[in-house]
Amino acid sequence: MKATINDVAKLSGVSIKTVSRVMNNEPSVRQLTREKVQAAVKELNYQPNLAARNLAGTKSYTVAYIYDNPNAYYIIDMQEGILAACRQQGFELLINPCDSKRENITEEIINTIKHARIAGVVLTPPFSEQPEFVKHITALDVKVVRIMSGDNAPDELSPCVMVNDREAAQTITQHLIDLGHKNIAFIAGDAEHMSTIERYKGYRRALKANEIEFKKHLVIEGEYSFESGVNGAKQLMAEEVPLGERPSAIFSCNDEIAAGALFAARLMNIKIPEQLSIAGFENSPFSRQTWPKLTTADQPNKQIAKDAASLLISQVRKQQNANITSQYIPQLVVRDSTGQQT
Amino acid sequence: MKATINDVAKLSGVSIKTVSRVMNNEPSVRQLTREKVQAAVKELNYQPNLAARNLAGTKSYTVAYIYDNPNAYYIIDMQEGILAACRQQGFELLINPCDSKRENITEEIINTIKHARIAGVVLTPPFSEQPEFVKHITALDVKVVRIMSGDNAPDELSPCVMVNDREAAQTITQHLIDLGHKNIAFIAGDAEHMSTIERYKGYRRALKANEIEFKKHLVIEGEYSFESGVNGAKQLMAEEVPLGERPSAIFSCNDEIAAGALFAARLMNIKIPEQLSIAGFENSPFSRQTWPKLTTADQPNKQIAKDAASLLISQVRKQQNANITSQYIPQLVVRDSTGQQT
DNA sequence: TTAAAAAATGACAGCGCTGTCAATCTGTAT
DNA sequence: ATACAGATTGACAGCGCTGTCATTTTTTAA
Repeated sequence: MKATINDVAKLSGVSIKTVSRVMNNEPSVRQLTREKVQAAVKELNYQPNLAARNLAGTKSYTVAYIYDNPNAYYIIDMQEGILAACRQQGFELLINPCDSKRENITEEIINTIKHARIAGVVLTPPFSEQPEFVKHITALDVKVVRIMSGDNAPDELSPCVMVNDREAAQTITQHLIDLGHKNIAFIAGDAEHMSTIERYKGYRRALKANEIEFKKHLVIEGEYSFESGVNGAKQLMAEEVPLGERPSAIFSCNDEIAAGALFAARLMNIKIPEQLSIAGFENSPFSRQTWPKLTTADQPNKQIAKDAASLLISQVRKQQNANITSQYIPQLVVRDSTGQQT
Repeated sequence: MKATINDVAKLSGVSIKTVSRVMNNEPSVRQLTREKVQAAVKELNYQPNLAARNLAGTKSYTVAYIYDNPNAYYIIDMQEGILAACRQQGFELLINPCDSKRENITEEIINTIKHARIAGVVLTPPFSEQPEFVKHITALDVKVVRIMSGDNAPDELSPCVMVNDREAAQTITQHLIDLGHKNIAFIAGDAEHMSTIERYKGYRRALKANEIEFKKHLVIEGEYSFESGVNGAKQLMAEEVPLGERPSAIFSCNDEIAAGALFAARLMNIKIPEQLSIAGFENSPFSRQTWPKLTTADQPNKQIAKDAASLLISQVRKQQNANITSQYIPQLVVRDSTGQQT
């Protein structure tokens, strides 16, 4: 059956306490001893019993992923990335879905954390974007790592994994510009999301860098939905709009919006990409399922999540608060929905 | 801080063992004693420590959700349903995403189960549809509950929660028939999924019940994807097809296919629902985001999952193997993509 | 009423690990 | 060599609970 710390101790000829030290990477174990123990661990395929660890120690080996569900694809990827890191490091994952807009949600979450002896928490938007919330959590002597949009951590509350949407958005816009487009529209996602703000910044910067005049009527306020894309594109390409004022390209804040825009274009008999280029953002599964397939920006969510969780676990382990910030830049994926300005 | 079993024992004036008995719903505790203890539990807001339970007892309080990821929306709902049941019953949830097609996947899963001391497993398609796999798991002295498509458990391997896709599909088809349609096409999902088979059966039954001739050319083999819907609809409505042979309604095996069909119809300048009715299945988030909104069938996935997990936990608790089977019938949701035959 | 059976309860060990602190072993400076 | 600081190691208790089995209480039957 499953090997215990006792088996390892016997096999390697040391006390269980020393095995424990090796398993926890504690210092003051002689190199030779360490190696003996590690050999025994390998031979017996020993893995410490989580329940016993949690029960005996003052440390916790559980991290939590607290999320609200804006987007199933995103959550699943995040979760799997976090899980991968946890497995690797012998941690447990508690997942805690919840509605960020519910009344006493902060209190509820605090209770959960207290009760489950959580060592650390991974936060994604919208939670990661609420400093007040983050403060409440860090006050609990629980480590936090946030994943959020931006190029630099907005504060010192916790280490962050930043997703540089701005730069990616700039790259996408540049891609459209390189194709000869000058009238480039922007359909925004929910205004309160950082990602929307950052992507918008990138769009503006690209225009500026290329000395293309910014036209306010080409920016449509929207939300992250198919419908928003439909409406946005309709408004932009409406017959009432003089030809010269219509965009030849649309940068949509995410793929769902882009799919909507694509759909609207079909309704209006506009050929993609010949008459109108459309770019999305996120590289979600259906960006490959639209027709034509969407040009978009890919963020390696699983990897981002895995990194965030690894970072969290190392914070937990070392009991330190290094203010590490890592950054990912989503990469341009050119597919069939964007083409040369004609 | 957190109350322990000792606090409860003191407050209620009994031994910790008796408190333990009450917490585990064991018999042979006098009613009066039980009530005293329960009162103390409530007063102290006591919840047993999972780690200690797992460590001390021979029983396990962990259930696993093993899934392959066909569809993020589905998985998220399932997971949350299972989680809800676990919380309610003081169980822990281990989530285990994996690729059902990988080489030694069964062995890997068996290892995980052994190592994590899993008490029970919830299985969804595709795992729930592989009897060989299920046998391997049940052989481990681990309870299993399967969620799958059909009206009756296909075998005695485990309790099942059945989703009667057949009946729901029949209802949808009947809805189309009631609207006056006679030429009703069917775009299938992946042929190896039970759900496809069952939905197809429902389609056939509805035709039969209404004495409508079955026309083979109206059935398109496909897969669960947007693209499949696009191609299916294109094939059905192609100009080469004589007008009389074209369908006036399409029943798509899921919403994604339906969205594709909708899209193709747009391409071909076919008005929905005036010239063509399209129905989906699943009531996924984007069935409300298409235009027009999709008529579809709703399956309460969270509820299904919660029931399955509750069932599993009761099996684990009672150490029994009752062959309970419960059944859900997805409900018709009429929206704007289906209309009167004209 | 009393003995025997059955039901209810409790004492205690121990699950596998970590924290504490004492014991042993190094190496270094006398 | 000798003593001593510092590095290694181990003995042991105990985390919060459950399983076993002994003990006490209640019920039943004679």
